[in-house]
Amino acid sequence: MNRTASIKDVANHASVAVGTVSNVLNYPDRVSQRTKERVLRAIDELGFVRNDAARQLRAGHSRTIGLIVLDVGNPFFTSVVRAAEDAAALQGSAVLLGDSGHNAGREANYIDLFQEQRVQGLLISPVGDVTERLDLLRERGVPTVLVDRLADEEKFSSVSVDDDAGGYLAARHLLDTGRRRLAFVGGSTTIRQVWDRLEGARRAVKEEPDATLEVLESDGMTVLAGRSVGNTLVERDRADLPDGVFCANDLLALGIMQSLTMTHTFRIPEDIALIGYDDIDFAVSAVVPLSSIRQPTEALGRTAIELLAEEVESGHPRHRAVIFTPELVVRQSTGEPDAK
Amino acid sequence: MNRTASIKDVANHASVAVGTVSNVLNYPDRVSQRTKERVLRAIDELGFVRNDAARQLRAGHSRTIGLIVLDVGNPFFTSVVRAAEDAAALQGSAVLLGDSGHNAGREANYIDLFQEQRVQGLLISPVGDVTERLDLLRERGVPTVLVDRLADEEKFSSVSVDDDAGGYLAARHLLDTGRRRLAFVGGSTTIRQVWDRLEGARRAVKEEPDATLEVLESDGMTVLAGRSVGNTLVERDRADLPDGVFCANDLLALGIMQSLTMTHTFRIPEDIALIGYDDIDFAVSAVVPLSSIRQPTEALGRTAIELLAEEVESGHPRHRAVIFTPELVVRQSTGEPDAK
DNA sequence: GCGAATCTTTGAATCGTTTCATTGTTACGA
DNA sequence: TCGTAACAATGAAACGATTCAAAGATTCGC
Repeated sequence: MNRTASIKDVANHASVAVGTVSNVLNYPDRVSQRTKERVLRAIDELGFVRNDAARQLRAGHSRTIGLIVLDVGNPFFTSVVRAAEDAAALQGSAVLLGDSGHNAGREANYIDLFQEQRVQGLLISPVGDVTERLDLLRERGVPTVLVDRLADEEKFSSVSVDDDAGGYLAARHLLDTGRRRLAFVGGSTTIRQVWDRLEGARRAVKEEPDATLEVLESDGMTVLAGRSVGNTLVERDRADLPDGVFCANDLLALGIMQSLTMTHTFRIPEDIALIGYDDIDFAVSAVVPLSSIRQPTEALGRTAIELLAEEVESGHPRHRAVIFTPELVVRQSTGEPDAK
Repeated sequence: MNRTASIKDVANHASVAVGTVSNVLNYPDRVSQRTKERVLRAIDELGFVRNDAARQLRAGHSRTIGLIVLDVGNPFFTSVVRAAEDAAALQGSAVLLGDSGHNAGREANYIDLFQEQRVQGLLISPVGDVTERLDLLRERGVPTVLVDRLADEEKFSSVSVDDDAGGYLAARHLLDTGRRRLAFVGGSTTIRQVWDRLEGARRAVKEEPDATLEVLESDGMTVLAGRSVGNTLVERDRADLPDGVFCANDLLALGIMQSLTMTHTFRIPEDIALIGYDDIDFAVSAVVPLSSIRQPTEALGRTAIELLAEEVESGHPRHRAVIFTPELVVRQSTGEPDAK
């Protein structure tokens, strides 16, 4: 055997017309029991597998959805991807996954590839601004949903998470557990997410007249950056020390935790409460389990698929922007300070 | 505009034959400058995008390669995927990624899907044993390369990493830096990888007449499992303590490090040297930067694509099993013990 | 036993590309 | 000026599935 069998081969082998084979595959009820069995046997004997390209050509569209993320290695996206795949599977579609790696060139390649594949639609968490290429897509009628990025509802549907609300949630939690001298640690506040989280925190702090918020810029958002911030804290006078620290992500928080626990100068959470953002796997297994803000990644992925389906089915591009609120996860690192 | 333009529309718009448009796309040299410009303008004006389904139907095969991994969230696979994508892009193919999540059902779905897509070939890190379905694939002539799993060369090509060598490397390093009472920490040794790493370690220890190797089973391979192993170590008499601990993965090692640094009873690396496996991102930013064994994931992904290309091009299924040797990464957690 | 209604099966047309034998055009040397 | 070689452009056929109008078979009531 050299070539893979076609529907025609199956038809010959079972002595029926090609239309009948197609019916067995797509509308089994239209076919009599006898012929159905004969055809199925032929399919089995020849090892026939449908050629999706031919199907798709006839149908005019594919059964796949394109998904382009900034970084598959990032647990946030990994989780979104998984949820999207599951949701797509439920409606009989498959997901083609592309990883742009924050690189506009790779992103463009995937967009082109997916267009050639005639995907039903595209989910994308775009590199930088919404580009010309994306606008082109829209004009060409490829339904597109932006992921983790709020979009002009005139142009795109989108799913995103309210970072301001997340920042509020974190700061409010520190305040609610009695802390008053808060600090925010983040990389450059020119990153929109960081800025929004800080704004949310500021909003919460304003609600308490006796509370203050200090901003500590870090050099990046890594564990090591966190550690060096932590080291400057350790040097301070106790009176000058914040009693609640909110980090723009968990890595920073873990770094700070390292320097505090290494030196044994201050205790977590008694002297300093610590809360991060993202709730990565490591948060729960830190030396002191880390409180964090969890983003509803599964809901993001699932909803993105649903919004896409809406657009595909309606045909009329009525866009929606769905914004999710993140969730507070309390662990030991922000335990009650009076539980000393 | 409702329908996307076809090559025929372009031909009309540019007043040429469809064959000419095709030539512009595929063999630009065969077309005169004048017509080429006219056609390209038409393509631009109509927003024409090739229909890959039709191409593929005509060509008989696609330009995509299927890749099924056990877990996209696992940094090991993430890295393999990235390398495979890059290598595939170099030869003009795209990678369709599937995540089986260690689930045989999902794996089967992806195998079927990819067959319908007529992928050029399949890279797969299979769930459990090499299944019937995989054998079927082979019989149907779909070139297949197993990833991270040694295969019978009669049947499949494969790329894998020599875990025995990795275990040897780790133990040898501990011995070379003067440790003599080694311990191996791993989850169930029924996992092949764990068993091989242990065997490699045993081989190294046998080379030193005065060295011993103790095996500590952990309940899983997580940070928390490591911490509970660490806690039992802390309880021991100093005389009874291993002076070099080799963990079957980095998570275990980080857990042990946590319990040792929390109690401050023993110092790393002076009292106990610690080495992990996988060299995850967190290894470098641990409280004491963790020595580890790094697996050549990029090489795995790249080579898998190359082996596949070999099979596709030759047509003759001559299989090869490529085995990589992992690499020792020395950090502070195994620093010289005499550097006290 | 007959006609109508229902159920099965048929096969040509179609989707959009690539291929390739054929036809048309141009350039050049004799 | 003519013949030929090199170059350009043409358009029908093919890929493999689905669709659908039409033909053929079966069932049923009377």
